[in-house]
Amino acid sequence: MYFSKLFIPTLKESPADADVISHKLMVRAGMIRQLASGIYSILPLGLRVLRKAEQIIREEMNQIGGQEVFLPSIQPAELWMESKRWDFYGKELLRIKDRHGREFCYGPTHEEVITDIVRKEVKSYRQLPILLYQIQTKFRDEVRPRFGVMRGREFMMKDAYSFHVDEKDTQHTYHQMAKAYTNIFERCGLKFKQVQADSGTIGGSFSHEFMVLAESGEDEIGFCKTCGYASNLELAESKPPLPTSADAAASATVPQDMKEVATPGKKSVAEVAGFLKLTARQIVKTILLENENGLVAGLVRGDHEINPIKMKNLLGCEWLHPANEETFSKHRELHRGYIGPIGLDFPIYADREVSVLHDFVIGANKPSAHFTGVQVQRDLKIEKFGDIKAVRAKDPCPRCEDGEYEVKRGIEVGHIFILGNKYSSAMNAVFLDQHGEENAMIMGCYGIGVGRTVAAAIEQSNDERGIIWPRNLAPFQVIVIPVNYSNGDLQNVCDTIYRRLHEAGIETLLDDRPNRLGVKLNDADLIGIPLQIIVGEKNLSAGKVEIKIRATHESSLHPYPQVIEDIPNILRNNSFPATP
RNA sequence: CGGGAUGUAGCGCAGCCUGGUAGCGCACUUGCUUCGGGAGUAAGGGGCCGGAGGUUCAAAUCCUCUCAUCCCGACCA
Repeated sequence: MYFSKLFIPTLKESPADADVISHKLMVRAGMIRQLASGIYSILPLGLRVLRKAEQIIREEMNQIGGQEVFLPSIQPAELWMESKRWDFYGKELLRIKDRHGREFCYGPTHEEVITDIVRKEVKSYRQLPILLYQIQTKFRDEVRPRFGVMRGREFMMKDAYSFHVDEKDTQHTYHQMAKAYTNIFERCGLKFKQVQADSGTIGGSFSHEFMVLAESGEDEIGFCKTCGYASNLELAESKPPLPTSADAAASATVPQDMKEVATPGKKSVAEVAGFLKLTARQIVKTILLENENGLVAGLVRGDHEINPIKMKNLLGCEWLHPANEETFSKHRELHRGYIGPIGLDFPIYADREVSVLHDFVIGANKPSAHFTGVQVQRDLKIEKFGDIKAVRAKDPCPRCEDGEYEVKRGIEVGHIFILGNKYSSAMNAVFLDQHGEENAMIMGCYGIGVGRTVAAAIEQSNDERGIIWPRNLAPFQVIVIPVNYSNGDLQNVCDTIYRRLHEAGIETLLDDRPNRLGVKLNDADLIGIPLQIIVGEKNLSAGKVEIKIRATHESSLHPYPQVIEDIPNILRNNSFPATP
């Protein structure tokens, strides 16, 4: 392509409303423009990259037997009522009415639509399993869109759905899918981790996320370098407690009696600990939460934090969130800073770490007072102990002897789930098995944020001059830059290089614009083309052209026209990921 | 939805406090010079100061209301 014919509106300055690097660079490189909050137009250069990612995804999906479909973006409310998500999905679901007043939504995901298709057409175990996927834009009316296309409201997503006769067969596809995802993100040149994940509102039993490691990531992942265990931090397991020597010493002595002590104005753990001359781990915090059944309390050691998601999973409830101001004003008997597990009329759950403590401090459920010398078995009534504390860096690994957690930030680019029969049961997607019995299909679903993957690649690979594309995502492999295209000799040479590379199947851009060299070089760096061929009079008079590697800034002189033959090799040796 | 901020030319911003003919840089147009890392010079074009209402002789500037966008927190690919 000739640069002058392409619509690539590059910018010198970053737009004021972008603050992550990928967003800034995508705008500056002329890949995207914002239309409304969280809604972006994709310009030609951006689309080329997006298509690269899509194509990689397509190939890997087809490889494991996926079949591509194209599904409606506008979906009738009835379908969502069947799955019960019309009410459950909340405001994130963009609801619209047609001229007859019938209710629809703009699809945020397509479980309902795909299940509807399959239930109508698939009746026998002989037709299973089936794996369908789509690559389309979806819409989620995010509370707060941010970070450009990383968290837009309208976004390009690959979603695959599989239907099976049983859980075992679903797992088989699940594992194939995990492998396909690994291939995809490797081909995109990304540094990523596959981690254990929560299944969130999609529902289901078993789930992993694919996280691209990046400082700007919205998620935290915990992983163990020793054994390889990795999990989203919101779900990360902690190691069961081992009594420390201090705990052992305490249990060897006579347990203290429980005593009420005055702690005027001391509300936080740090204040209470300081006041009573104790350490934070000798205090037990009582955290108030609410779920669909009302209030619950969670107990964790004073130097720990509670993890509401792990607690929600322990309780098996629909939802759970920390009590808010409203709750406190409704329950006048609860005193912030002095809440304790004694005398509450709702269930109390405690972290496992609490079970090995002795002689600890709790709130006394009245202002300015705490109990000391508390013993778990003697004094407290605990519904259930479980792993509900939040994991932190340096915590011991739950899966191996002496590994410890390392914590890094990540961008969630892929998420795979085993859904079980949640949708098939609700929507009556059933089949007849060998014995003529009717069963609900078992489903899996597997998503990749395509735009987010592209943004993640930029987050991971850029410098002060602009984007550095991994070869497989690069919109062009090579850019030919004449120092002065209006010079007839240079023009000839550039046209020849361009034509021959093009014929060799190498995507090449020729910057034929009448700009000064500096402008062209800066744009080439900004849009991140892996290889720059700079053609100028001085070098050409010695029979050479300059080749510059975008990623490393290395530049070298090569004999013309031999260089044309050498380009494929140079590309191979200087791009990442290494191509076979 | 709570907290914070910003809307002035295509982009980035100043002007607002202390009302008085709307400015700067980049980009754009034309001429001359320049031409290997975002050129110099001269001349130009382009704005109902987000919108509505109010105060005032007079509003980008003060007041009220609205809309939009961004940032920080609770949700998600």
